[in-house]
Amino acid sequence: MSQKLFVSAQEVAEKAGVSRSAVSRTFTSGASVSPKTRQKVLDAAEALGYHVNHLARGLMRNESGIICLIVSEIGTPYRSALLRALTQQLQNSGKVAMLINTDRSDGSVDLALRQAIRYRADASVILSGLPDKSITDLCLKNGQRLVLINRDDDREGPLKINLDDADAAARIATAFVRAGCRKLAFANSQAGTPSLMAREHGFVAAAKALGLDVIVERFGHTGYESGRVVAQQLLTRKDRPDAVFCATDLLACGFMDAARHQFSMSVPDQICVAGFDDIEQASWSSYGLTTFAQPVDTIAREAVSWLVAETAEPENDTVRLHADLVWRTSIRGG
Amino acid sequence: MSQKLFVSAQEVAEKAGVSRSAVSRTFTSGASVSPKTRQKVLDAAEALGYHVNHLARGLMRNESGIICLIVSEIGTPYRSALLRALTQQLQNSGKVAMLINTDRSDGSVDLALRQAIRYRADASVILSGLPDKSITDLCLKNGQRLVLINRDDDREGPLKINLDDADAAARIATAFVRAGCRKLAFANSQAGTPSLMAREHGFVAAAKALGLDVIVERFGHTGYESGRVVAQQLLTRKDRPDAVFCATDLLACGFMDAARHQFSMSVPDQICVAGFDDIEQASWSSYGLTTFAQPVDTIAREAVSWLVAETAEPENDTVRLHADLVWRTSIRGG
DNA sequence: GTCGCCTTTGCAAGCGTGTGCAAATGCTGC
DNA sequence: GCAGCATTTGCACACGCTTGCAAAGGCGAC
Repeated sequence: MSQKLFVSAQEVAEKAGVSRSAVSRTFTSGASVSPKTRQKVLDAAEALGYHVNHLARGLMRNESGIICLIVSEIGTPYRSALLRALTQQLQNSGKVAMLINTDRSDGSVDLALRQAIRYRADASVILSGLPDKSITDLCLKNGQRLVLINRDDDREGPLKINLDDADAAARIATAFVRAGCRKLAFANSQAGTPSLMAREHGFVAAAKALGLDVIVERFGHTGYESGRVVAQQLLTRKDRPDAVFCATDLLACGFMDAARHQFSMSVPDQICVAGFDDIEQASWSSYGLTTFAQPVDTIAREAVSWLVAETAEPENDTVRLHADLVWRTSIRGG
Repeated sequence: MSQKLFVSAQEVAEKAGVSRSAVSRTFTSGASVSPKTRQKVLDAAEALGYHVNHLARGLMRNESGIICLIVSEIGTPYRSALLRALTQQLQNSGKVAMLINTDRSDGSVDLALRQAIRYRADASVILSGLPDKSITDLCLKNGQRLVLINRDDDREGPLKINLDDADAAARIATAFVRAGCRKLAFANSQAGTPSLMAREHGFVAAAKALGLDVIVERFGHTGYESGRVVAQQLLTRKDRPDAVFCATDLLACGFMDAARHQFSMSVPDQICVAGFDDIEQASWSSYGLTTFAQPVDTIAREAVSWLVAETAEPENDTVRLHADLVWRTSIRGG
């Protein structure tokens, strides 16, 4: 362990026989340096192992280059897929991602977010289901740009990226009816996340337009286990449904497993199932789940390109993306 | 958008009627401030919405408080679970996580890592399967502490956290034999990750000790699809195995699905299957996979507690954790 | 050679913070 | 009131970098 850890621009300057400013300008894009000195600096920097100190640069420029990702349920297939896409896009744009985990609800979220503010993050991307207003407020008040993914927020300023949840729900209702289903159900969690509620309301409305009622069942968090519980509740009814639209794929997987293994039902012969997200497991042959694909790469691209733009135009601060229906084998016909 | 974004300690000092040092000391643990001025400062800071600038603090202290997480395949169940645990532990310790995605192998990894060095990250945690030496070298050369999870590296300095892979492999070999299996196989990816190879070699050695040979099949990346391909290769052999130990749960899921749906085989009656990681899907009732649990929370706790310790003792720089066998229904008996 | 112009260079101020040092303050015991 | 001591406070420098400004340098035209 040497005490003197990092080399400074000063040392590079001395080695290259130029001034400290020249070193700084060499590593600042758009600065005026002659090719000759530039090369001398680069050589010296390479030899000494110099890296520009972004803490100091951020201090001067009042712009840290840090983007803060605020995520809950990181271990979940959909969230982690989105996280992967976002980090990749950010790296491509020369930004760096700071990750805030909001699973614990005991105020550690607030703490973590303050932490990010202390690092003067340029922007925050919220892909957490939590509808906690205080989080977004804190970001905006500290001059950060803000991207909200799959959330409902009518404030000016942040970029809002949403899917056509209600339209997708209508499409799947039609598909169910076309498959001959008459008793529709919707499986949801109790989370109350805006996008999940949009799917629910869209489905109910579309069914009503087709002259059908919908049994709505909600339980717990948005996970596999909740899907099993909802199946328990729906499949023990006298008027058992013959088609279920699940708010997420995880719910759908739990539902299908319970239907098949606990109630010995055949999917799709006795009951049709659809999900949302198109997580990897939906394509596994044990499920073959018909579902809507979240365009995670497009979402990430939209988010990052808006973040790195110099000017945020307030007029187009909403992006509405289309969720493609991925047809597999959990609905009859097709 | 106001031009003057953040309040500085100077402004807080003026509002509180004290010197700027007093403000600084108020937010520095272990500094000497009288309770009276301390309270004045806190009040003024609260009123003005002051947050200590960690860029500046890091510059002074030569210690940024940033921990860099270097991860590949973030979207994978096991990796994202570990990521979740790590971020949570880091936040509990007042550190902040910077996320580096190493999926792209086109040098963007190197770029991203340099990025982290520029931010003077105090330490890096590598949970990437990539055995790329240059990454670890770069971290160490720049004075970062380093934690390697499930990797094989005999260098001095970094903390190495490993599981008892070989021992686990031996235990599962015994379980297979006890279930009456005689033709053992091992399914692996071609990744060549040290921990995966340890499982393979441990399994082969244990089988040999029991007087049995092992058919080893390797294919592609460590994912579901590879499991299907390996099943294709193993189950079309004349000497079809009656027990398969898969290097990861994802491989096992793919293998089971192919065995059941493509080869119409019954698990565990015709073939026993075991995996490794205990991802969430292993417990889903379509799989009921008997597998070894990666103690992600313990791993994260060990990593973070070593990182935040003042002194790194070089004598105990290796942590070997036990992988519990989680018994489900993919092996007969039990 | 001299002038004018454009590019390159160095100087120095400043970003917001931590901290050693010395001065100031408060407190105790006489 | 005063000496003696512990605690608190402010000053000023340092951290590594960017950047405005003015001086220096290069170059072609006369």
